[in-house]
Amino acid sequence: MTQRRRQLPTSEELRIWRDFIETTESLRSELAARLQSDSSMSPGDYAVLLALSDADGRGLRSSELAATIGWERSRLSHHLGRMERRGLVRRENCATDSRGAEIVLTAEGADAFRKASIPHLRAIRELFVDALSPDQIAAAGDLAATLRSRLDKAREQPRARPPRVEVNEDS
Amino acid sequence: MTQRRRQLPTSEELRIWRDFIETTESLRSELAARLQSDSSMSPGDYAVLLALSDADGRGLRSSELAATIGWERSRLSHHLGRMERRGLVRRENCATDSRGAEIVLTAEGADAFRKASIPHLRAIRELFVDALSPDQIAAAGDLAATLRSRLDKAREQPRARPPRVEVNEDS
DNA sequence: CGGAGATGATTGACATGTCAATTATGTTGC
DNA sequence: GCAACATAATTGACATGTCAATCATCTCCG
Repeated sequence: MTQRRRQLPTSEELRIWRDFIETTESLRSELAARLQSDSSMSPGDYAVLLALSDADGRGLRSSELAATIGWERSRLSHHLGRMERRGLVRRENCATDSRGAEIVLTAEGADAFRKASIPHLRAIRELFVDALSPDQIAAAGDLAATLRSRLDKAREQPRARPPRVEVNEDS
Repeated sequence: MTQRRRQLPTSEELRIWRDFIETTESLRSELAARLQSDSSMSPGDYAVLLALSDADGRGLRSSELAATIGWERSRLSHHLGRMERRGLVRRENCATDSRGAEIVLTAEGADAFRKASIPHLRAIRELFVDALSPDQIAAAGDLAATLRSRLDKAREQPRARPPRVEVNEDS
């Protein structure tokens, strides 16, 4: 009988997958908890403040900012609303396109980022850099690149038929 | 002058860190989107259904379930509320401890899990297992184990002084 | 027994994320 | 000019996550 190519992971592969994805999730959540308790900000806040700090003075259009940190615009919009309420950023009207918004760091936002940055980088060092050997760091970079390239490929070629899960309005 | 041990990542280490964490995040979110579009469920739903399916018939105490999938109980409680509304699980009173809840799979929940499982495993194969060489898979397992062990160590020894970020009620 | 504290689970308040719809303004071609 | 379409950004509705507080029951020990 014709043997189809195996389509499902072996149990060993699955075990590694679960370890991998759960561990990276724990890592993220530990970093987030530390950022919150050390600096009263979320990883999202940090990402926004970092991008704006790098833009140095000039501020960024909302879409540029979204592209820089890889967020959907609606997510960014909601997040900026919260950050603005806390006084970390300001939205100004864009001179060259009146639809646009120019996002700028407030003095308070710049200060909060400066204070958050060192402890955050130290935590990354403790939980990632120092935990791994140089070879392991290299392996992490290699994995990231490989997985990223597969993800990009998968997104270029959207998958065929969304296997129909029957919404069944009443049929 | 005394030279302290370097405490911050180098820029190369930081680049790898960002690639790594952003890629794992993309991977998670792509899997979540596929699970949603293929099977109308979230990764959380899947985790709960998987644990209950493995428990096979008997159902699980809410805390056992929480421990199995590594969630806080409050998170699980909220999630079970949503799943119960959708008819995927049922909460029954526990015979031996009237404080407790016994979580059981409904027929609908078991069915939904069966239908979701194959496409989900296929996606894991496509985006993770097939993307990587055997060596890379092994490296992923190794990384996960190493990082996990560091995380566990860090949580055993809670960090000293939460570096005080001045809440300043009015002082 | 019976009350103090531990344990199981839920709840409420709120931050964060996604999706689809909306608003406002720009751009293009007739 | 202006209708049709594209683009920038926001909004609303709702799912998900965290934290602290609460409620009910159990356990233990005087």
